[in-house]
Amino acid sequence: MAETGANAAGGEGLLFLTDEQLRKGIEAMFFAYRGFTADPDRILEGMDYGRAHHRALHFVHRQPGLTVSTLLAVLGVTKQSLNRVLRTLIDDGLVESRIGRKDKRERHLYLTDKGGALERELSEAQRVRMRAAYRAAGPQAVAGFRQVLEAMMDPDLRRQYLMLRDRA
Amino acid sequence: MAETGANAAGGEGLLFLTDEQLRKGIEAMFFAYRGFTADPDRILEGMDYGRAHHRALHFVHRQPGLTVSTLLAVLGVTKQSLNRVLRTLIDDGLVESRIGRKDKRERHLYLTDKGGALERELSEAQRVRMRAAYRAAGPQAVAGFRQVLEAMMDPDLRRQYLMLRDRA
DNA sequence: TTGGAAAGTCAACAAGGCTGACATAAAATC
DNA sequence: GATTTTATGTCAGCCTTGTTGACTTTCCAA
Repeated sequence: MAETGANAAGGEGLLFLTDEQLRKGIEAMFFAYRGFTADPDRILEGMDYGRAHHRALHFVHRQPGLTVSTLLAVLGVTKQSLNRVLRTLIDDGLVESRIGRKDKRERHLYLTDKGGALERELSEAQRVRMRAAYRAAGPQAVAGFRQVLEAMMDPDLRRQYLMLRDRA
Repeated sequence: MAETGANAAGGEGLLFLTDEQLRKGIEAMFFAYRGFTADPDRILEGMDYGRAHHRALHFVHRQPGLTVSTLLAVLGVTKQSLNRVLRTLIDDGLVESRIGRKDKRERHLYLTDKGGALERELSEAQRVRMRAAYRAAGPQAVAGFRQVLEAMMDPDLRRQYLMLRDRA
């Protein structure tokens, strides 16, 4: 294990931020994200679905009954882009779309049993990797991991994330 | 700040890995990666370049003179896909492609002054965000951040990453 | 000298972004 | 109550960037 730089600077609480240190973080994000998505991608290839479907399933699972516009905001894509993905999920019977009772313009989204099954398969694959990484790095590292990631988010996205994070 | 779970389990060194904890990590990765790419993307939109061009510039900068096939392996895309990107960068005078002296089949890639300038602009935007996140999270967190990310990579990618990480 | 690796090209296609135009429901305004 | 405005969702088409497959050229090395 090479020196981490952050600690090498010696100052507890004082961050020695060379461009080198930052660059390592940037490259770590790049390579790690590929690993992060690799397992679900592997499962989905062959099915007619992709990463976009996975994301939709994930957040519908997380927040059953959410409206399309809420999902839109969370995913940060256009409604047209989401629609294509959602369309296939609904047509294939993975997601159910119910018209709102109060406001009939809204569509509330739910996973069907079939949709729930796929979501579980995908997220379990992702959790296996995440669990292994957490175990390898240890609890202290895990806390730091999340802190840095949260600090890296755009403010709007962080709001979204925190709302979900501390729900229920 | 909500409990982190890792520590909440109490066991120093014993990780209490609920699916909840893992899910938070997964969502943090998702939202953080959007922030991570947001600034360079913003700079690139309007130019005729995209994220793929940024990645190519980054690694050519990191390892001047690398061959196309090395870049291919690092980026993890097909040569046809890379070629399109590289083509425009070369044609626009951002990247120089020199035929290998020993092995004339190889093309060694270098940034031109112009290419270096764009690379600097992009990476500086990314560093600004990373620097802010590091500062906000603190040195302990930074070390943990990198540890978890490294543990999350596919073994092949981790090799690539470590070679770059500890270079020069 | 011949086999195979490296590089590049062309063509076709897929996923998943995007914008623009439009339909409909609900809400707001006249 | 009728009409305009806004919110929401859909359809059509384009762009980037990934993919495969087929093929050529160059040139190292057995």
